[in-house]
Amino acid sequence: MSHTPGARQAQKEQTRQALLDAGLQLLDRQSLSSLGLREVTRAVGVAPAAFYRHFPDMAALGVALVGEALGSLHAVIRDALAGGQDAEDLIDRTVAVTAAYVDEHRAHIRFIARERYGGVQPVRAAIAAELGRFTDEVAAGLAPQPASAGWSVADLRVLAGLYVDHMVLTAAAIMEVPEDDPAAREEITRAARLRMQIISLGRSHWAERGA
Amino acid sequence: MSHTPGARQAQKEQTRQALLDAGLQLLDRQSLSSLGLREVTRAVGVAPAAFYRHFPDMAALGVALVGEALGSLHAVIRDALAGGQDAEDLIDRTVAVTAAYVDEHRAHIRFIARERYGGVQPVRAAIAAELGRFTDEVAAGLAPQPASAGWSVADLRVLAGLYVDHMVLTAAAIMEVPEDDPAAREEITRAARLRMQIISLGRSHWAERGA
DNA sequence: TCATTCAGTAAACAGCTGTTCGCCGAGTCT
DNA sequence: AGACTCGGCGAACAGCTGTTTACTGAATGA
Repeated sequence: MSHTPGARQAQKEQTRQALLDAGLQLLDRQSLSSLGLREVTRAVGVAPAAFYRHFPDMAALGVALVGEALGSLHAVIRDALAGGQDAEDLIDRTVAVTAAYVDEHRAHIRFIARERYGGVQPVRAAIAAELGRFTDEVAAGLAPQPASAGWSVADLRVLAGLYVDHMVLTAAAIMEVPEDDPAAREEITRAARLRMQIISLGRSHWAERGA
Repeated sequence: MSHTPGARQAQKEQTRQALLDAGLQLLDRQSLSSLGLREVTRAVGVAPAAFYRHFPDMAALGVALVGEALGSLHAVIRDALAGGQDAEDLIDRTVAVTAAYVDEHRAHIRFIARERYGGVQPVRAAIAAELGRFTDEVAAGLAPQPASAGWSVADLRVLAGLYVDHMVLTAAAIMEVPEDDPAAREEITRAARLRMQIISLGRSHWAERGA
């Protein structure tokens, strides 16, 4: 096999991952455009020049982090959409899943929220592309539902985008709440559920909208 | 008068404004956390040390920019809310006003979108505070409308937050579209109007929501 | 008119940055 | 066993960074 790991590639992959981990950790308190190459290699305990064996740029490391952060999310979305038919339950579950995801991937979520409109163009583009893919997925999941009768394909994609943006906003809001303040956190999730209810209500009355 | 400008204070204010302008321009392609003090003073044509006569920090300059960017928005919001009663017209007008505002204050809007979840804590806090104030204003504007019957004060604030977040999202989306692509821009504003319609529809059917 | 205030200066500080270079030595392939 | 690949190293490069210092000179106020 040509792509059997081998001790060689395994070591390389390990260093690469260490660079990603250190970068993500350092991005807790700053944006990607101010993250230094030496800063990252120093945190890993490796020579500055070693960085170039893995990434040509800081931007490239950022793009790799986007993949890490949003790659594992597709399964989550599928689960959220597939579940029971009751709209109220579905909303509760979606918000709960989002909250749990933030807890497990706090640093990644912060990175996405921070760099979505951040100063590094390739990273912004990578995030936009990934979120666009999510929107397509959500739209595809919405289409077969009975509540989608009377919706054009284009309009359904707009609705899906509304859901996706709302999910990102909710994740960012949960992330910003201090961990030791469960009351504030409950307030955030309550608002998130309410927002989803408003949107879903608008969706279900779409057919009867007037002038 | 002790606070009459005087040639002295006028000159100082002028330099301060030049620092803000240069900073904002440089932030077109990077985030605040990577903006250098010398970079800004160089662009203005002033000695590095002069910076400290106006701001203790880059963070302080950032906070001042938040005020600049969002201070002039209150009047716009008031206008948008006050207008005609017809829901459809109100939506069209709101989106149009938002688009126009982006054109006039492109750099400021980019700054807000970029730093809302950016790496500089005091700036994030300033933006959150200002947006919170907007939310209160919108909630207060919504309350007296007939469509707000059956809404609790707390829920109205959540709805207002939804509108505000949606406005910021729309502004950011318009800002990202290239200026020489009116078709893409029309697509964005169409989606923005559609989103507002969904939300408004949900709002007006709030009373009859079920389990 | 004379003393005071203070925005802006020039220079120096130590310390950091990204990038290139040739070299080493362990893992790999034949 | 021998040739080769290639991830990581250490050193050097020019150039940049924020911050402090003592200063100048014009606007100010008595």
